[in-house]
Amino acid sequence: MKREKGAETLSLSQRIRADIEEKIMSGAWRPGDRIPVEHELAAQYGCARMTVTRATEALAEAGLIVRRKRAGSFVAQPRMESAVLGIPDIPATIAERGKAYGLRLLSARRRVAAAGAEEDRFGGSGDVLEIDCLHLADGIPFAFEHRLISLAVVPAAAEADFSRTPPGTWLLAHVPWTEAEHRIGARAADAHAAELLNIAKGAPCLMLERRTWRGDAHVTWVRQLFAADAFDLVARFTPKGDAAG
Amino acid sequence: MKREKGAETLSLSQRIRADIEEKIMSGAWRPGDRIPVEHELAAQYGCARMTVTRATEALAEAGLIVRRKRAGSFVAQPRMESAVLGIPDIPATIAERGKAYGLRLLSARRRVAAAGAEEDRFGGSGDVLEIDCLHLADGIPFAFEHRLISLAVVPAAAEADFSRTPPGTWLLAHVPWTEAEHRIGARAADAHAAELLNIAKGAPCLMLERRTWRGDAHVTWVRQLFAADAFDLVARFTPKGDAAG
DNA sequence: CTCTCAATAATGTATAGACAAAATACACGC
DNA sequence: GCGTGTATTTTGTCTATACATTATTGAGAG
Repeated sequence: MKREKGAETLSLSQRIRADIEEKIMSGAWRPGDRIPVEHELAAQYGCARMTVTRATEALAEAGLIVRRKRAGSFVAQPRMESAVLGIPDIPATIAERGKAYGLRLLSARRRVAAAGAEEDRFGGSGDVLEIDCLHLADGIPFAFEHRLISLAVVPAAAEADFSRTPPGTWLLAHVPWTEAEHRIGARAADAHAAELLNIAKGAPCLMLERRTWRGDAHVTWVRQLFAADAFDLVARFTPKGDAAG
Repeated sequence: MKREKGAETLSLSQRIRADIEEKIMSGAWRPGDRIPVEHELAAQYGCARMTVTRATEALAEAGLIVRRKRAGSFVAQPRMESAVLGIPDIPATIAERGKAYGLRLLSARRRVAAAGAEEDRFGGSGDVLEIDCLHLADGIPFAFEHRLISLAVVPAAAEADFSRTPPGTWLLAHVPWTEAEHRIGARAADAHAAELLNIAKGAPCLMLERRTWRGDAHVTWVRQLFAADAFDLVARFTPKGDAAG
């Protein structure tokens, strides 16, 4: 799961960059925190400020920190959405369209991850929370969501009230993630999904599956089903990998 | 369509970077070309080499150029795929799965862009090439593609042989792009598509629409339809926007 | 108490120079 | 001709310094 980014010998400025990145990713420095001023870091690493600046500049360009003159540099707020794929938080998406968001929690139960099942590859990490819910826009079914959350990785999820806050939103706010994988496809609605989404059985649906990791730990697995006419994913981007939702 | 990246006063290194970027994007410097060595650029701009280095470093990080010691810096080959969304070139995708790629050109005609039609927003840029083709994997229909190419932007497309090279592959190799937009959804196959893809009418399909720009000019618009069981898009990424297909 | 303006602390950018590292080019010996 | 090793060119990185820019802070005037 690790994205090995050239384990060769890093230059000093790259090492500084990696150190800061690690502090942010691990959660030691939280969004909004001020990071040490450049001359402090320079002293700490025994190098010139310019060397530190190259690290912070790169971090700023990568969107991990925000630098402000006179004020200092701060850990950036995590992007709510993966701009990369333009898949925002569902309540935010619905709100964006000027509709009222609604949530119907269908079921939530704690169980042991059954090794073997496709959806259960949580690395044998013990208990999972299994949640089914329905997202509504102006009262109309918008998406059906089936989710597993690893309680070993996110014990606090056991206490969360998912009848008010959808699990995706809760997780985004509570658990930093380091890596994710999307799978997007088209599927025919089965009887259960068709009934919930109020569409015909066999009607085309957009399926979105996402696995999310924090470091090596598998945080959550989710499958969302959208009626074909309810939703298209849109992503805008440049060859550089720059992206905007 | 412009992603305005701070039209404020650019710093010198940013201006150098923008100049080089413009040379590359406009095609004046082509992939593989060597760009002037840093001390030359420094002399040209009347600045220190370090200032040039910061520009070339940023360009290298953005993947626009490749820097090699002793050899110099070169315009990078355009990436075949948008790693961001993991949507590779279709022949490459099929080859990856160990299947034989096949192409069936259904139609290709030149016509005037009809202003108004949804798919024809080429900014009134005159003639377009309209292409329908079918991608095959081991002889089995894989994707149905409908595409428009602006001949004003890509005159060379008129001469290309799209019965041998699919238009997407040809374009990637010949036209640098600066921005793209994807729309991904699920659709029911209509009679025409169903027949071509050899699936039932009304069966779910994954629809992928892409518009591509070069600067402000609209290069191409394409819609691809995949049978639901033929293909899922997969994308892996990190919160930073880092991505791998 | 409030407004204004200057001092100040942080980033933003550039400089000139130095040495390291790598890959090409070239001269040399066989 | 053919390999081999050395010289050279170009990027890779860092330093120490300088001054610009900006937002905050704080002191002083009203």
